[in-house]
Amino acid sequence: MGENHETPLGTRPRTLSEQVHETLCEMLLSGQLKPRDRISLRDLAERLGVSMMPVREAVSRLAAGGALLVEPKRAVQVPLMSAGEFADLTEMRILTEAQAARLAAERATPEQIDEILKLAGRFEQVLDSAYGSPEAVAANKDLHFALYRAAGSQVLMDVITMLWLKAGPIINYDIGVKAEVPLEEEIGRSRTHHSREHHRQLCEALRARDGDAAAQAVTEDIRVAAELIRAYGAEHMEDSRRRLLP
Amino acid sequence: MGENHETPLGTRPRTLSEQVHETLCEMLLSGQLKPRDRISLRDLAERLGVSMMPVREAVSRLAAGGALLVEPKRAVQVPLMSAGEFADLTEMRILTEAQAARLAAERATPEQIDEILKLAGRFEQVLDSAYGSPEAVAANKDLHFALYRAAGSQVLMDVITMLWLKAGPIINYDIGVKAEVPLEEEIGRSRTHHSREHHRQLCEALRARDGDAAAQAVTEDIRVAAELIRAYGAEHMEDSRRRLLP
DNA sequence: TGGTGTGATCTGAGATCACAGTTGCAGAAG
DNA sequence: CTTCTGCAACTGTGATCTCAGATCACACCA
Repeated sequence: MGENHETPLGTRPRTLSEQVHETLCEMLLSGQLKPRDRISLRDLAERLGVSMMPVREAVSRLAAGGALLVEPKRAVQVPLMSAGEFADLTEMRILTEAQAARLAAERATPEQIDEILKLAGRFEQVLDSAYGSPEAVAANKDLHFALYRAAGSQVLMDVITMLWLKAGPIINYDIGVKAEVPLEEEIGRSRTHHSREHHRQLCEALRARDGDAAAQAVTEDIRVAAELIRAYGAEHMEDSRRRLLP
Repeated sequence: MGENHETPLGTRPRTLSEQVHETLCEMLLSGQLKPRDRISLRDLAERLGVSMMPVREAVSRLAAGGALLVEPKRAVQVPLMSAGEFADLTEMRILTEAQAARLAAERATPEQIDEILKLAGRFEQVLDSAYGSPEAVAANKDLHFALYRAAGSQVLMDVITMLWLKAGPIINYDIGVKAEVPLEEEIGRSRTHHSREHHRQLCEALRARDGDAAAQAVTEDIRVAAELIRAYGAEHMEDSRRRLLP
């Protein structure tokens, strides 16, 4: 008789492959991996203390979802994205995440809504203390995923997770880099401002059980963030040959 | 045995893993694999004339998308689906495929629309001659995917493909089985009738460049088919322990 | 100085093997 | 005839090895 654990980002997986997969997901979602970053299966295997095999399986799973790009006989890398692809991805995120927000507003239990409101509060605190930090990225992620989980649709969650894995390296890298560049503080502030505003609208919508308003809040949150990235983060896309890493 | 066979779907893959992946996708989409079917990595490897390794990678990719279920130390199998999960999946298909239809109606080139109309015509022909046959299943698939491809969104295509891989074993198996059961002819006819009706609406919408109408047609097509499956195919879901295979 | 080739080194792909759980069936006990 | 038990075949997991293609640095020639 085994104790069956679910393994959606948080519990520990039973096989090495799943452990490596979780690790890689975390690295993608938190911005530790940037577009154009190359990963050697051997290096990663050695660093994690396993053989190449579990790494290969985890990587092939991520490559299946487009989160990693593996070309035969070449190092696997975090894929670049053209501006068009990014716009495409953003529209897909809006379609799915807005729907998740709508369902969450209509179906979530009071406990789930409380949890989301709590996470929204924590996110605001982290924004005050350290915008652009890994903590802020994590807080934002936790808030959004708590919301989507409350929608009660596993398929929707899976799709949204896949989309985040593709978008993670771009949005998080931009957040992190921009936050360190004085000239771009304005962007950070406008982003912060919009983010606060949309999250506040979201919380209100959840309290009022207003699905349309929740969907609208999430849509705006995604759209504004994507627009700022598109405007100021274009160098991470297209065929830019600039080397971004040491 | 050991010869390379032609690629069934789309472009030809370069690695053995991709070939195996294509093969498995084809089997899932065409109903050659049914819920509860078990696959042995060794058997499949030998049947395809490759070693276990490419099969493992292909299977893990499909398992990542939920199209296959692999439990440690146990044979990988085509997952069952509860009625709730099927409803969940259906709603997700409606969300994404209706959006794809809308975009296709608005963006498709005249050549793409011609191709879709042509495929719709071929589907009707096949329906007349052999409802429920593998040819009908393939024709239906070709029509839908030509439509979704015309939407011009790769991410959307990827997600829809993932959903079809999960739904394929259920809808195609039901179609195939029901078509052979005299008592259920009525269902086949009503399904055929609805399918024709929705496809006709779709073609009209495409000609008129009416995105809303196209989305509506696809929505109804999916919803009616799912409802028929739900009503008469419930034995393939839940915790039914009935053995469905020889 | 600029282009080129060449070899050492790195890459993933794939085959094969060892291993530990799982499954299923045959045979014994009731 | 039914139920339990135990063993043998089968399962995916993971490690290790070989191989061919890709990459990069450096030296050589024009």
